[in-house]
Amino acid sequence: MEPKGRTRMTIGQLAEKTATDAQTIRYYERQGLLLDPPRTESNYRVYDENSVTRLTFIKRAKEIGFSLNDIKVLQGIADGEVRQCSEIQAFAESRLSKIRAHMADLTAMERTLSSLVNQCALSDKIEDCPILETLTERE
Amino acid sequence: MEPKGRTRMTIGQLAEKTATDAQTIRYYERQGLLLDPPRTESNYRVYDENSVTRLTFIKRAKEIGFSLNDIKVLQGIADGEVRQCSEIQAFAESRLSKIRAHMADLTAMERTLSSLVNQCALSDKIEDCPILETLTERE
DNA sequence: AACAACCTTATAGTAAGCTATAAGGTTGCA
DNA sequence: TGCAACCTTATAGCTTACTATAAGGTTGTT
Repeated sequence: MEPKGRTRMTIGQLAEKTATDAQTIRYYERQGLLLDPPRTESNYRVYDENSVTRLTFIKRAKEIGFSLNDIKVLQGIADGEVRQCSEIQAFAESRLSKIRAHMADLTAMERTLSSLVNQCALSDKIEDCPILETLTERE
Repeated sequence: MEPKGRTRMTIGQLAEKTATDAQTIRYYERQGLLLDPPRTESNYRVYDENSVTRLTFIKRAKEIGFSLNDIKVLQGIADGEVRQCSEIQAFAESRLSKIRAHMADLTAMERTLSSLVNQCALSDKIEDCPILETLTERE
């Protein structure tokens, strides 16, 4: 841990440091993902290293496939609203099953579409197009 | 092919027949995915079997992973703006590569998240949670 | 003092694909 | 004739995660 309250940054510096747009940081604040930071006399937001950690947490969680809403829950857990690691595990598992369901959908699409594309090579006449045929045919 | 102009349906009947909401049918019309149908004297839309075919085309294409915008392009092709099946093939291939890219993203997420979830079993203390650790650790 | 480059807020727009609501006209049947 | 169940339009709202714009205040440098 860096010494607390040592670094002081404007929103632009935090944005730079975390490769996030300043607008996005304000947006996360409005959404309750980032605490309202202290302000200078002229009402500028002041951030420190903890803010960098927070924001990095958000970016990592997004990469892993959590939505902003999921991340709020994760933060609640990290901040001690919940005591058991198993609760996070369960939460991550539910997100995992959503990801897997989404993958299954895409796999089915991929299969159908790639097989259609492969059938295309046979003829270049539009009347024989297997893709249009599939889309139009009666069940 | 059914005899043309034989069947006459209201929007509700078309909706029923294609398992689509009537609102959605009007929405597709506004988006240019369905032609403006003829109207009765009292301004009710009148549909026929061609409309069923059109709408079924849209639903199938959606299932295969085309967006509504993609579908407009497909329809342009089907309606004769383009003559070569290879053009549809190329279009389908570009959609296919988007689907595959999306799948690759999800696969990476799935891998990370499932490995984290598997590490969870070791301890139930929140301080040891591998998920929170991963999200918070410095690079 | 001038000026760019920052910061502030509020508000609205984007993408995609609907879904809901209001306020009214029409049809079909008892 | 009454009434439900349809139909019509226009308008606004939903979801997610921003992004843009306007209109203004502050900071730092020359």
